[in-house]
Amino acid sequence: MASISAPSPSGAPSSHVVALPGVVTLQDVAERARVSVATASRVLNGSHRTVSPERSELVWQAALELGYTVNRHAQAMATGQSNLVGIVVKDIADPYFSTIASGIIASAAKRKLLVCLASTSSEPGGESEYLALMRAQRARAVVLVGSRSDDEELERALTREVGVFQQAGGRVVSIGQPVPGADAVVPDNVGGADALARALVAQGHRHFAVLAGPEHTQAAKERLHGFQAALRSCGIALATQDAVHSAFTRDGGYQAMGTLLARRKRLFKQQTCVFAVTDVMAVGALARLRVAGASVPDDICLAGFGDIDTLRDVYPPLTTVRLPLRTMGDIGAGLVLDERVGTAPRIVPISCEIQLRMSTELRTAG
Amino acid sequence: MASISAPSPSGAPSSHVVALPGVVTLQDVAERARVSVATASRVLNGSHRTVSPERSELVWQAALELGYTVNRHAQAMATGQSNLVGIVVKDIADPYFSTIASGIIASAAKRKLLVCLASTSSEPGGESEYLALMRAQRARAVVLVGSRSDDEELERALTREVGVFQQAGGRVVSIGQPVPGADAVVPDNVGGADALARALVAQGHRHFAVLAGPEHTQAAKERLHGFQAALRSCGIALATQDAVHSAFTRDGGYQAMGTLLARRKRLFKQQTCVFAVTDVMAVGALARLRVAGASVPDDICLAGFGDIDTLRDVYPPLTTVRLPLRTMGDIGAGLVLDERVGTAPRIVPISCEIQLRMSTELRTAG
DNA sequence: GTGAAAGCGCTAACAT
DNA sequence: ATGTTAGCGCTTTCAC
Repeated sequence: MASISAPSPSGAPSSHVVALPGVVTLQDVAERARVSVATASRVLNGSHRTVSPERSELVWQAALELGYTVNRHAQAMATGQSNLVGIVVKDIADPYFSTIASGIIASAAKRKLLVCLASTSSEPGGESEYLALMRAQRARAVVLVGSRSDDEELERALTREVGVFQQAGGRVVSIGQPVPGADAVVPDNVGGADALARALVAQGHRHFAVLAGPEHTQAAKERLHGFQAALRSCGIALATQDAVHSAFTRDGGYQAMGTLLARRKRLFKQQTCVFAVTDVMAVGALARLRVAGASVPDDICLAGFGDIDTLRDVYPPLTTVRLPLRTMGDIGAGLVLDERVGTAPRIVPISCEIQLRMSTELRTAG
Repeated sequence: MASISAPSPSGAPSSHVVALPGVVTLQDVAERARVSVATASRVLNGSHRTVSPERSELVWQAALELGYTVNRHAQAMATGQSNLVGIVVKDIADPYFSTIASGIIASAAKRKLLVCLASTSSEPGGESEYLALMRAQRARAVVLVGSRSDDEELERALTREVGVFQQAGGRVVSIGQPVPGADAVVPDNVGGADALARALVAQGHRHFAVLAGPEHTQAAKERLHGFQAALRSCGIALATQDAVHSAFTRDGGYQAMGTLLARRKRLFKQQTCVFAVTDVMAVGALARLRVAGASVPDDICLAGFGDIDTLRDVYPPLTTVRLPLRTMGDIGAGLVLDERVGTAPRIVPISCEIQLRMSTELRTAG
């Protein structure tokens, strides 16, 4: 076993930067092994070994004894490349994002890369800011997770920042909503919502309402519009007052459901089917309905979007649109971490799968 | 507005490292502003400005026009310090960890630090490995989240690795289970489980079982023992067969509950109260009970530990031991990111709060 | 107030 | 196969 011994303080390098006692450099190792730094570098960190077994052994020995650890910053400087990859999510505590993140992180770990994570609290322009940070870190790639607001100014700024990042040699992928010029993993929000609507109509549902999420967020808009369009093509209209906007959160769902209940007292007897554009919101809505004394699905039906694992055990089980969240993270990471073949941005569409469960079962007496 | 213009390719530095077109260095800025790099550095990144306003303005102008971004690696090399902080969790997709992580991340963001996150998949020795990685990155600090296995060899290795990291100038804090020599944020697992047991007994419960989590994980052991000891002091014994071990996951809870049901058919009529040492496990148990056709709380009662936000809407609402997860992350980050006063490791105990909810309500006919 | 210059620790020509 | 050496981009002493 290696015994870690700090280098003697007397041997401190003569520099304005005070070298911490205990930080061993390649130089130290080379000296101890009586070889050049180049050789030491080749043995310890170099890819192609063209070093004799004996010397190699000597170097390893010295490194172990001294407790050497490479300085990644020095390495990054010398090679012009780092082993960092960035992830930006809206809120890491939201299971939707943490599931996607887990896919990305696993993917990066497999490639021995270090992951930097930012949680923007949905702060607009957060991704641009982080992109700049990661550019300063010379990150290999960054993954932008989540749909953004439709503010044109912000979008322009982001597109530009992405361009600058790429210009500097980095790669960018977005998961959820494409950014011009970058790779993307894009769930079929419109198609999923469309299919959900048709499935519900096929089950016999005729009365609908939507907890539509933030008014200016792309994904929310797509899901609402897909749902609405499908209903329309089935001859069912969705009144404006039947789509309530709110935050993409549990509390957002709770509040929006409250608004809906207040607006439409007749929700109950019609056994209206409420589509929450997010599972997390659906759970909030469920809580609100419980407070109102409404039974799901007997009084009101409820569907979500995402099929989030952590929420798979709520009761009643939620009808929803399944998204392979972890896989999406995986794919996104692969897009920017694997050797690049072409040059044009690649878009990977993700299709959805309808999961009909108890939360939308119609009363047989319906 | 600044227009980002790439430096002319002809001006490429003569080095073996091919400078990407589009990466602007401090040198470039200095030249454009007709000042020395020293001055440019002082203006752009230096702390004490001792630069005349005119020159300062010139430098900013040049930096903006060129689209300059500092190279953090170079900065780290020159100063011997980086702006990185590491976090290690078992599984970022687990809401327990993602909630704690969100606290840490917010805390770090407030201090303009970059967060690197690793998810070890509960792989033993994962924290040691990551600590070494972060040492190579010259990270300021790392936060170790989650309780570990009781493997002595692994613990020794971790303790040593923590020492080496600190020796190199880094700071370490653990959240969940202390590491010798490092700061720690430690929830009162024993006290929480004890209080829970007493509260349940006070409610009238007499028959208990425990979904005890992984046999060799510290937190699981503490919760089991705290619960068991409290029961004992109330004159209630917990048979060995009434504590079932399993993974700390939803599926672990599901399986363990299945085992318990198979072992003890009489669970139902006694209205046994089952304590799952984790909320996530409790939810798995809930699912298993539903499959078995058992009603909670009418047939069997159920309690968890953690009071995880994402699970606050399961039905019936879970009796549990509340832990201020996000705050714990906050505190942990503060411990290692704020200016240090003393030198001895600081332990911050976190007390728990019992939340009695519907899942443990006794039949009135009890 | 400003600039010249010496590194930080490492890698990669290039020479031997 | 091994060593010598010139940087990577930045900060900071030290002299002016």
